[in-house]
Amino acid sequence: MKAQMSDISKAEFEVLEALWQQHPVAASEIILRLNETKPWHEKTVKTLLNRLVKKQAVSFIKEQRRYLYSPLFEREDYTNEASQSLIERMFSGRVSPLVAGFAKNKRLKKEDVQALKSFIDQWEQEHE
Amino acid sequence: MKAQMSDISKAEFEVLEALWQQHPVAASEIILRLNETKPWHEKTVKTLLNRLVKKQAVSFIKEQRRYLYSPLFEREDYTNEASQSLIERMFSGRVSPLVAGFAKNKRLKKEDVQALKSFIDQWEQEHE
DNA sequence: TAATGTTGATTACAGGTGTAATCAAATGCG
DNA sequence: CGCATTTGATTACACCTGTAATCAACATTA
Repeated sequence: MKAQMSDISKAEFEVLEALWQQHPVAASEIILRLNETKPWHEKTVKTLLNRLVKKQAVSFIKEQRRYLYSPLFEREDYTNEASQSLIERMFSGRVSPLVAGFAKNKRLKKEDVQALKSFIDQWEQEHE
Repeated sequence: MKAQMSDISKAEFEVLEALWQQHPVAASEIILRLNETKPWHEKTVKTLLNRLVKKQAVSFIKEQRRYLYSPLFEREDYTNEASQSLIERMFSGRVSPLVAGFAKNKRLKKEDVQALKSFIDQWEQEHE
């Protein structure tokens, strides 16, 4: 049963973040990395790693008695799928209402606007 | 304990959708409405309504022996908060990488582009 | 009035999630 | 070599979720 990327939980996602930063990497290393920002118990992280392996989101190779873990898909693929899924559920699949909310709440930054402009240019060029 | 809008589950959100369409409204009506698109058992919908009431996402008034339900916040407020939360978790709070993913996957529609342009104009005017 | 139907309240129950603790095997240290 | 430590595997446990079924109170109908 290949898991959809979308049933990665929030906590599991944080673990994946650490793996995307660097891999393959041992559990101890992941724990250190995560503990820079989260107060998670070592055991908790190991549980999450195990669940990710079961969900086929993470693989490992044995290096002596330890495992070295790696993510099985790209961060970008996951975040894109998650975005799409949310936008499908709440905005009928269209991204502009989401951006509208951002604009309305003054959360649009200068860099966002700049980036958006360039996406638009790009898009218009492709659609001549 | 006032619930954050963000702990509304996906199924609960669908019930809210029905309420945003029309309210105040009786459970039977909600069930009919939902059954146009989802094969949910009557009992299931009632459970979800109950949970929404407990979470203080929905209120009701008694009309004889039935309740008439209403949502306690606006759809737009909820969807905006949900968007923000996802964008915070996956894109450090910036919306443009999300739109980038959409562009890359060819999910940007003409209307989106048009809308985006007008948000940008708006924004630029405000930030002259 | 007795049986039936409707409606909300309570209970059920398996699988997911956050957050660990315990177990067991291999290793390292004294 | 024997004990402590490390590491993955298994188990724990409460709360959330999806998906209902049962219960209890009131209303309707024969």
